Amino acid sequence: MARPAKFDRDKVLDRAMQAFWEHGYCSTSMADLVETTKLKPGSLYAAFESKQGLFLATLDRYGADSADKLSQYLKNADSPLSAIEAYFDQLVDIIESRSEQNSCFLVNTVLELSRRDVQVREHINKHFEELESIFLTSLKKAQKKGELGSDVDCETLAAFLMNNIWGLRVLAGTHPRPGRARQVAGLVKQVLTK
Amino acid sequence: MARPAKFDRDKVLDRAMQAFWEHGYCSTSMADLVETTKLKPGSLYAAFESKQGLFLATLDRYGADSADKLSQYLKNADSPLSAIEAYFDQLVDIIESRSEQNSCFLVNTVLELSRRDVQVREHINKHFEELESIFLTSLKKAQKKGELGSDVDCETLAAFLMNNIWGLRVLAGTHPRPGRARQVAGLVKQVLTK
DNA sequence: TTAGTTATTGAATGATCACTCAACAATGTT
DNA sequence: AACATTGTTGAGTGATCATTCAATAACTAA
Repeated sequence: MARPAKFDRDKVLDRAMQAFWEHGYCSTSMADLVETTKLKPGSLYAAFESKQGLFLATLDRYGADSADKLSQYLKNADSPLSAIEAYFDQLVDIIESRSEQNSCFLVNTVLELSRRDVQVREHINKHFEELESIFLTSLKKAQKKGELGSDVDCETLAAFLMNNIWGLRVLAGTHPRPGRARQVAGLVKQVLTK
Repeated sequence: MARPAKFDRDKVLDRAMQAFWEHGYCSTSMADLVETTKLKPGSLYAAFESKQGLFLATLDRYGADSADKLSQYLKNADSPLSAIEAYFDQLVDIIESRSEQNSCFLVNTVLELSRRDVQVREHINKHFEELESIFLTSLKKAQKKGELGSDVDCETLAAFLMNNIWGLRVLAGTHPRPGRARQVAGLVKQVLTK
């Protein structure tokens, strides 16, 4: 055997994720990452291969976390539809709170890198598909319970929900006037339940 | 008087815009810009002050172009509502064509820089507000003509349209399966005309 | 022609970039 | 205690970054 690693991999990933999330891939330097993770360059490279490798690892961590949170929101809800509404409500709360961290790491990354980097795109798309399939499951459940008409196309509706979440994440980046995110989400919920 | 500038400012702006649009702000180096604009560093700095100054100039050019195009689409339409539908149709065509340039320079920039840079944010928001107000004018016209119920809140509807355009631009970055953009836009149009 | 003004040129600047590596430290095995 | 293996350290690498500037060129006004 050999010397065991001293650092906590999850804690390092969290700190690196925070940095990438806040500043983006290009604007986060290895020097920044060395500072926030408290690991020296050598250890960072030994553990994650490259800046890109570390980045992909943080992307996957964020994606898994997001899917977990969404699942928690939607599973075992008596009314699948109002659970989805509740999810949008808390998303709106985050955006309206104007906190520093109201963006989505995945959406940010799509537009910074996915358009040009195949590897990043594959990781991102996997996570988006997972989130969408969680919505889809709830929508189908809602349809079975009669909350949704049998004429409704759940796949299209799930894609529509994702589209508006993405839109709201872009909106957050514009620092919109108070109430606007709620206004938009209200109309989305109306489409869902009308 | 003195020596007149030899280069065509608009052509230089167009080429720089192309570079920033395709690669983003951070990933476009001054060396790249020197190559694409055919201007030497000194001339570039004399004309635009800094990389950031050149960037803001290209942003404004793109924003003005976008507003012009949208205006052309919507003005003098017999049916304001179907003109908006037609605008979404051509947006879908661009995205489904999978061309290299199916992203929106403004949306890309919101997520790369607007969250952190006040100056960029102000420029972007100005252009978004202009686009939204063009939609709003058409929606109000539609309401006057009876295409839209008098109970509809045009402001909310305009914000909703912007939200879904942003969503579609994010979608484009994921390289979605054929037909998906049209599917989402179809539901948006349904909301508009239901 | 000459003087005054501004545009163009491109090599050079110091800073920062992602990344490497040789020396050393800490562990389990024998 | 000696060895093999792997983690840690941090100064150092060449490349590239945005930016500058002194020299030169091209124009107008007088």
